[in-house]
Amino acid sequence: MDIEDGSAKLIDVARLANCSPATVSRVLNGNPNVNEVVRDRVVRAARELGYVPNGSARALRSTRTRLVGAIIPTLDHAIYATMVDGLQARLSEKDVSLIINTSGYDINLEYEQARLLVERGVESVVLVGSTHLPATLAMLEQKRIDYVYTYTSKAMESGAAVGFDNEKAGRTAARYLLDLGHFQFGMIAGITQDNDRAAGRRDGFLNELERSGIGRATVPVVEGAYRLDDGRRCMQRLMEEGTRPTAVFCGSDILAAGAIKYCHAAGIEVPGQVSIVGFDNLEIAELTSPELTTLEVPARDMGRIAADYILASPSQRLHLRQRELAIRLIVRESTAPVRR
Amino acid sequence: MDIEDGSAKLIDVARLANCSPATVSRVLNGNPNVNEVVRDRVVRAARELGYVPNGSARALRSTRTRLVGAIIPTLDHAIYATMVDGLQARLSEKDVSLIINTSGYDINLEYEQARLLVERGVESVVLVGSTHLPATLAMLEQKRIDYVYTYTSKAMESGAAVGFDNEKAGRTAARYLLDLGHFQFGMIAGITQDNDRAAGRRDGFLNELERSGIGRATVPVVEGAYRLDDGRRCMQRLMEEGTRPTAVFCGSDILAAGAIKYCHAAGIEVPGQVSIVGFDNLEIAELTSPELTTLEVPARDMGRIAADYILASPSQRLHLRQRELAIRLIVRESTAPVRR
DNA sequence: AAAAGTTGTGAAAACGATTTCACAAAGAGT
DNA sequence: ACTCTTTGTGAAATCGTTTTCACAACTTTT
Repeated sequence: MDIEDGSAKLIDVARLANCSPATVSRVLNGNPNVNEVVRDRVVRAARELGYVPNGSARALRSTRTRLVGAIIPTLDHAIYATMVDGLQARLSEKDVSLIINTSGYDINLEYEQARLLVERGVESVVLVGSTHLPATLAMLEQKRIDYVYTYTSKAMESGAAVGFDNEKAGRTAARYLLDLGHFQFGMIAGITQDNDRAAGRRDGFLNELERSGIGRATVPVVEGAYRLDDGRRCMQRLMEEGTRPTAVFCGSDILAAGAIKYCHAAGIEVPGQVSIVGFDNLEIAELTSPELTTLEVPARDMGRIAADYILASPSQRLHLRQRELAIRLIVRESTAPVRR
Repeated sequence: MDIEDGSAKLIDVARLANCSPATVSRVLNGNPNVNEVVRDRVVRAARELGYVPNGSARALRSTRTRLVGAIIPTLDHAIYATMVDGLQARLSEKDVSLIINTSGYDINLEYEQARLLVERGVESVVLVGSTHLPATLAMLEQKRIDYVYTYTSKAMESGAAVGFDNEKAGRTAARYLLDLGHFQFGMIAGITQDNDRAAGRRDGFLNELERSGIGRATVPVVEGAYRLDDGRRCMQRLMEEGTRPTAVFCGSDILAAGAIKYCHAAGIEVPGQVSIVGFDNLEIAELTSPELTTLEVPARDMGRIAADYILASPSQRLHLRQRELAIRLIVRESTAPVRR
């Protein structure tokens, strides 16, 4: 077999198959109006030459890149990595490629990433949450690139959303702890600046408590990044300042795991002296001791459903624009009725 | 401001800036030979029109796509997600985009993904491990796409490698346990088929034991996928069949965490009755109780260094072709001297 | 048996940038 | 003052596909 220097182009295939480039193109794109004999010659020629189409040329002419972009805060957190895994798997079934960018929770950086994605010609963009620079959305809309919010259920005027209601999830946590008889609460939230999800969970939690007569002022809320150490530190502040809560809701399993670790070190019993509820239901929720009661976020499903939306035809999309997924409470060992 | 319908093209910018397309192109690409006044007009015009270059056209003509591909087993495992996070962060500093694909540890699927990447025109590909279909490497070489192995330190004739020596890492684990006085061993390896890394760790472990007079036949090895449950099941087999080991080396922290969970459930003391060593030093290594002794894999660094290689000029690359990173043993609480 | 479709194919234009080449104007060297 | 560079610019070719249009060769309808 020859060593192909550069690489074979469509016209080389045409030459070898003794037909025109147009016909080769038709064969490659599954156009049915090609004689079987010719089609066979083309396929054979393409294989023999190890022909691989030039995606740039194809994209340029056809204005279809089969490229999708995703901008997520970080891949270092399983909740996002898993979503992307589901997204990618589904897209790749349809030969659509995924370009991924991380913004580190910074919406200005997100804008830059979006710009680059637009330049690359992505046909859709997957975003996390609903807090974005107006310029980002304006750019996408101007270029007719559709986008999907994830981890949130409220779509805006344009764009779609697949996720869940963070406020409702926060309320669920509060309701559960109230039902266990707790009345002294605390919360370790994620950083809420520019983060509608972290803010939504906090607000839902506080709102539900308020409905039961527990004023916001009496519920200490501390914020931490999604890291074990921050969970530890935040829990320490909660336990050392003011009245000790008997129930703490954490905006993430990581924070909750850190909180549990702090309790271990400080000799505070979980759930004996304090109940702890996490968020996400990551694999680590089974590794803490006690195992973590938490709210399950369907990360993989979100990715898959976002992919389905992206792959759907414009007419199908109407039905898919807003998908709210259920959040389940997973009760394990880190919560108990309040001790009297 | 006008609502631009489709979107402005380079020629529109040229028209508005009252110059030729060639000049606009020069400005956009930082060509220094452009009069300052003209450059300014062009920049202003581009901004006014919200001009974003068409990457496909640019790539087609210039043969530079600024696209890199990565094919990893899964994003659902932090050890890969973190590597990709590092890789992406570094690449994006230089406006290079990353297309990511998951193969699910299947080298045939990997080939398909690679083909798609080639079609997209990626300039480099990041691969995990050194076990690949010959056809995959042949295709990349034929298209002059360079590739980087990660999680392994042995580069082949062509391509580069940034990672560590899995065999040596396995030996390190063995040495450490031998030094604690253990003489009854077991191993929970990852699935070794088509996986040079899992196989390397196992072989290193067994080789080192053999050097100390402990024959391979006396060391039970069970394999499991990187899931908690598999760790549990594997540990059960190890503890119930034949002679009980007093020291078990696991090919991954996940497996080790599962093993510890099994011991808890079965009432086996760790490290009292059995010492357990993990691999990866994921965040979860701090969450098990007892905390896990493990070997630290520099996942993020691997991603970063792979990016550096890819971004380097051909001349610089010669120095970077083979980078072996150190693996550190992190001693925590899951290991202890053998009990007599 | 003529008109009206099908089917299969090729020639050539088009996609939107970059690059090559040519050339004018201005500056430098003698 | 006259060549020799240097600097700045535009016209046109080009990258490798897809798409449009035209058309020939058959079928089917009337």
